[in-house]
This record gives sequence, C-alpha cells and structure tokens, in this order.
Amino acid sequence: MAKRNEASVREKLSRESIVSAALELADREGLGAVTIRRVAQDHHVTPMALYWHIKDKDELLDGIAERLFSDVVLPDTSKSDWHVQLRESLDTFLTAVRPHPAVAELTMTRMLASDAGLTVADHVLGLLRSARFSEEQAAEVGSYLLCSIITLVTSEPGRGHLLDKETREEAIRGKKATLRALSPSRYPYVSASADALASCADEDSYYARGLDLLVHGTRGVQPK
Amino acid sequence: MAKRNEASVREKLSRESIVSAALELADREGLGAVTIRRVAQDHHVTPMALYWHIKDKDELLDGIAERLFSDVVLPDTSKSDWHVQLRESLDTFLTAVRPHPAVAELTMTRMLASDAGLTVADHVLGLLRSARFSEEQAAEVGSYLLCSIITLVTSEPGRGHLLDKETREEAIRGKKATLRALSPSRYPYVSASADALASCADEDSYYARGLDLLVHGTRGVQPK
DNA sequence: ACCTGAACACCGTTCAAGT
DNA sequence: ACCTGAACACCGTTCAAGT
Repeated sequence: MAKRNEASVREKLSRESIVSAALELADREGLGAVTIRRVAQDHHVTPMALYWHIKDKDELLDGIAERLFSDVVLPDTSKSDWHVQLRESLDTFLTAVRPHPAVAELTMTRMLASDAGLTVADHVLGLLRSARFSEEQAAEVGSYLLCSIITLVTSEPGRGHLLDKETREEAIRGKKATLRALSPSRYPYVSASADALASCADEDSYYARGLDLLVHGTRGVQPK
Repeated sequence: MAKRNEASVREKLSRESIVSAALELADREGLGAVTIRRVAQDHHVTPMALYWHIKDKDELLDGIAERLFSDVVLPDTSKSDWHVQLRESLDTFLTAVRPHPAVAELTMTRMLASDAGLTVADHVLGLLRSARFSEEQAAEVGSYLLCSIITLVTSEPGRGHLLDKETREEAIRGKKATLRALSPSRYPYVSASADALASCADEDSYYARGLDLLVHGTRGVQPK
C-alpha cells in the first residue's frame, strides 16, 4: 500500500463526504478555512462539482450543525427529578459539542432545522413541561439553555479559535501579559484575575460550574 | 438646504466616523453587509483610504464592539445585595446591546480588548468577588455571564438576523408553518411550542426571565 | 498627512457544456 | 447522473504613486 495523504483518502463525492471534509477542516483550521473551494480540493474535484450535492454553502453549514446534533446521545427518561435529568441532557449535548468548538456556533441558529436537532430540542422541552413550564416558557427557556451550552464552549477562556497547540499557548501567554500589564488601580479585579481570564485552569470544573449555573437558574425561574 | 442622502451626510473620514458608518450599516443590513468597500462607499472614498485610519477589518470590528461597551451606563455601587446589583449591571449591558443585535456577537470575544469593555468586566468581577467567588471563579463566571447576555439577544426566538420588518415577519410566518407541520408524535413538545419557538411573544418578559435565570444560577454556584 | 489606481489572491455562484 | 471550464461579481489587502 502506497502512502496516501489525507486528501487522497477521501471517499466518493456525496453530501455526507462533503460535510465530513468540511467538519474536519473546521476542526483543524477553523470555520474561516471552510470554503467551497477548499472542500472541493480535498476531494480532488472542481468547486462546482459540490453544487450537484448541495444547494449552496449555507446548506453545507446546515449539514455540519446536523452532524453535531446527531452525536448527542440523549439519556433515557428516568425517574430522577426533572432538574437532574435536565443536567444530564445538557451534559450530553455539551459532550457532543466540546470536540468541535470551531463549529459550535453553527448549531445556535440551526437547532430546529434538522431531525437530530429537533430531537434534542424536543427532549429538553419535554423536561421543562414536566416542571410546569408553559409551552411558551419552555420554548424560550429551552432554546436559551441549549444556546447557553454553546456559549459555554465558545467563550471558554483561552479559546481564541486558534487551532494548533503552540500558536494557542503563545497567544495565551501574550494575553496574560497584556492583562497583567493593566493598571491595577483602574481595573483591580481584571488584573487580579488576569490568568484565569486568559485561559481556563481546569476545563472540567469550568464546565461543571457552567452546567450547575444553568440548572440552578432554570430552577430559579420555575413557575409556581 | 438641498436634500441630502445618508451617504453625503457622512462627516470627514476618521476612525470614529468609519466605525459609526459600519455600525449603522450593520444595524440596517446585517454584519455580512459590513465590508471595507461598502463603508468606503458611504464616505465617497476608495476602499484603500480606510487603511490610513484602521489597520485592517478586524480593527474595525473591534471598534464596533468598543462602541457597544461604551454605551453601557454602569450603576453606582449601592448597598443592595450583590445579586441585586449584579442583575442591575447585567441589565444595563443588555440595554446597551439590544438595539444592535446584528453586531452583538462581536463583543463576546472582545470584552477585554478595550477600556470600555474592561470597565464593564471589572465591575462584574468586583460584584462576584464581593460574593466570595475566588479570582478564578469570578473570571470564569463573570465572563460567562456577559457572554450569556449576548446569547440572550442573539438567540431570541424570531431574530433571524433579518432586518426589514416585512421580510422578518414573513420569515416568522414561514417558520411557524414549518414547525406546526412537524409530526406531533415524533416531536410533541416542539410542535406544541411551535409559535413560541418561531417568535418571541413578549420580549420584555423573555429578557426578564433570562436575567432571572442567570442571577439565580449565579447564586446557585456561589461558594460556601 | 491623507488619499488614489492598479493589482493580487482570494471568495460563492451561474451557466453552458461535456461524459 | 455527475462533473468541468469559463466567467461574473464580489471580497481584503499591498504597494507605489500622487497631492
């Protein structure tokens, strides 16, 4: 077997293979690198070839978002309290999204545009309805909660959409330096928290606290 | 006085006037319409003229984000409980951002990149420190809270980044129809909440509940 | 100091044409 | 059914040149 580069290993052109290539590209080089022309290159094909399989670039982005949603493995509805189940469900969504921070934002506007996304949304809405939220309240809170999970990922300190490890650490060092150089009299709290603002010391506790905040918050606005 | 169109009314070229033009353009036609070339047109000037006043497009976006932060009027530190003050502070940020939903997302990654943004962040961090959050916890929770305010705006149901009123209402009607057409057996809760998922019935209560959720959530993760 | 003209290396997309 | 070639209307940005 001859050595093959990643491009030549691409399977036959199809909607699925196009989405896969785009997702991998985004994971490696960021969403900005995802270009009709670049994805076509990965398949050794002209840009226009893609248009046989997808309507336009937006449909490609739809496909990526759908991929993330279909990675969510919803827990079985159990006998636990609704807020325990809610935490589990949000956690599984988080687990699906965390490996793909560069494309996470795509899911925010596309939750109701695919079967996979609808399934996740319906599940969360169901839990909220079981906690006496009205149809309207469940809709607003539910979609906000899912978007907030995305925000947790995209706003994680130290995630500057930078991809390769060295560049990222270099950027974090720079950010720390900048923040530490700030006037402690003008920005006492920011300069005191400089390191933590530049990069997340412990990802797991960051995400755990984020989930706790959202679930506690939801309980706080529970009707009745 | 002769009638003048909006373009001819533009003042002399400067960093500030460029940012103003870009912000107005984004408010009218969305962030995608903000282009070096379009902003230059508004000033009756060639695209390259802008590069005398700004380094590149990213600096222009920085300027827009800074504008939003400088619209925030932070409340005086009062004798209220920290969580009451937190709610007030988040609310003033929300008030500053709500008129500019199309550019709200720009502030998420630029909070610590301008004096105005740093001032807001420092204020929130201070409140959290007063509630026994550690430097690290305050950093993570504080920046997440501010980002969550943005998310509240950008994920408001019915905000499809669409600008003119008729097009937007047409889009909402379409969205409602699509969601209502969904199989009630597969997606019982989504179809029951179809209308509320497509558009926000009462913006003020939506935002009030969002703020409540975040403040309750923060209290829920308060140390000790 | 401030702006222009021409050019470069990119985009997404259409449309007629090939097989 | 599936892909190509050429073209169009856009981008951001550089660089030498003008005033």
